Amino acid sequence: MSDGFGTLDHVYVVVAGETVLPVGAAGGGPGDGETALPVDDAGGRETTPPVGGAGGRPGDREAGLPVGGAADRSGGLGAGLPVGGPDGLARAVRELEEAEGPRWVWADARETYPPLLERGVRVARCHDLALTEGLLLAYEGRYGEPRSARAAHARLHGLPVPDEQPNAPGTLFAPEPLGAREVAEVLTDQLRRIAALPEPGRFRLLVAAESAGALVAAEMAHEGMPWRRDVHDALLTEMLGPRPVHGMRPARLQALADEVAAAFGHQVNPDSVQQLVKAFKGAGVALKTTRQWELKQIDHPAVAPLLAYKELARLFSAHGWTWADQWVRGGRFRPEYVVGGVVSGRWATHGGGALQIPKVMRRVVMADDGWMLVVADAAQLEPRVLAAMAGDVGLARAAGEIDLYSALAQSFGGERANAKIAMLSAMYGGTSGDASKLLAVMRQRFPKAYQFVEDAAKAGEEGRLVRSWLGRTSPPPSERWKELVSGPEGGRAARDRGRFTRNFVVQGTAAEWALSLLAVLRGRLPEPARLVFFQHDEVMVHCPAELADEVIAAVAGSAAEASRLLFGGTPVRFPMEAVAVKSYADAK
DNA sequence: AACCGGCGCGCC
DNA sequence: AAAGGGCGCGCCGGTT
Repeated sequence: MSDGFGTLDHVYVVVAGETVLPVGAAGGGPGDGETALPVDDAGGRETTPPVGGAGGRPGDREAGLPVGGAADRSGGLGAGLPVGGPDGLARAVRELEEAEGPRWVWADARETYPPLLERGVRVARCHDLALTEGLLLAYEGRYGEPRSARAAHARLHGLPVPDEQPNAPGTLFAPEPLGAREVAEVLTDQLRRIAALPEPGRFRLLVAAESAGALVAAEMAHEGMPWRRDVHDALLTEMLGPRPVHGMRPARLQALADEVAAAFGHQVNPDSVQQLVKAFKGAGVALKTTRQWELKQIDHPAVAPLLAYKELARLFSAHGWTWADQWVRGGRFRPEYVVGGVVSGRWATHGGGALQIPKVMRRVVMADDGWMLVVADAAQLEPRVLAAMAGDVGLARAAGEIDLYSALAQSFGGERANAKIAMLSAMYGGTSGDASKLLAVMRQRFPKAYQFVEDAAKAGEEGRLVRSWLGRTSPPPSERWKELVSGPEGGRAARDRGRFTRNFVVQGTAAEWALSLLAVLRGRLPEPARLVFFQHDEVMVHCPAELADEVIAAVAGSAAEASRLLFGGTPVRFPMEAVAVKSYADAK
């Protein structure tokens, strides 16, 4: 109950956005009907017991979803509860939520939840059929097949599978919403497929966390991140000059463009790579690209104004006045989050560029009067995740410290920087500079961690799938890759994919930890605190000032709980220090 | 006019 | 010295 994922008592299916259907008591308290999850019984995937072993039954405390309860009863569906439109639905959901706290089952939270939020209704947990179907399809090596509940239902019955886009061009009619029986059938099928997995407990945790993510994403889009347009405008004006009329460059940008032109002695569009390369060539400077680091090596009077131009031009085009007109309303920035939008399980955004807000803009994010922003990010999350997954005792010991890299330094000639390069190279597949030398040290000192990512890389190079700790599965290699890998450039293609799969297992598990943290934290926040931002390993909560301490404590507790949910009794620590600030810029 | 790949750079 | 994972997005410039 208190673990944030909750115990399932009842399942309610929301059908067609306006019917609530009790599917019946699913039964089962925590662990009920759940056998112990054999962590080292990998059943087709290579895993290692969590470091420390004791209590290490990932997912076993999650008690998130029924194994067969709802499924068994779905054949005996009662009549739906017609609730009469969105207002009636909101009323019904609110009442049932308060009375019973069920897990809501719906085809797609993106469609069902926002209308509820608009009517002030929030729910504690759900099972999102589309997200779950996506996870299952990927696990089954069927990545990319349509994952909507309707598509899942069609596959179940051998019917033509509809396109992913319900209103794709050429589609004359939106499909009929799924009925209660259909939704229940898809749920039953998914629960059956999950139960048949080698690690059902882990996957249930993944499904519960992913579904909770869908709730958080909708809530954050509804709430919005505080964004002071007056501060934003002042910042832009300070850096660029006053807002220009449409289609014009701001004064400061134009002045820099003129400086670049003067340095070359003729007009050059500083936004055009081709023109720049040509202009530098005319000045006797050979360039392959116009990237910052390459420009910085060059001694030419155009370089300084060009670099300044590039920095400001990006600010102007990506987060300038036009951007604010589009994305900021009522003092809130409302991006569209895409849960699981990255194959590794990280979130993406669609529009708004919420995950690329320049650091210089953070001062624009300010708490309302009397409120604070609690900002927290997980320190060195990926190496810690690797230590826990691999069960590498030495690395886990270092990961018991607040600064993991400092703790590793003695293994790398006392150099913290070298420890960091070694870890990053292991996780990203780096080869340049000192990487190979440092990796050799890593192989010797932390053999299990080293072997863990090497195995993942090897799987990728051979075209096999890899999975995160909870079972999120990499996409299979493309047909194009298979052709390429047997050709003359095959080695390159294989290594490229090896780097991808090497990173996938770490990034994917880090995303699972962060998602679990988010889900737990969401359930522990005191009213009226609200999650307003989430960026891979960082969260932001907007709350009344007097609740800040409570929120900070909730963050720390949630981080510990997320670690326990994923890795049981691992000695690896996952520090997540939260600070309360008025402005995002004041965090760290 | 619309589309698209390449580039460059913002974030983690 | 300038590489090694994941993204989104705006701009350029060539193609349809």
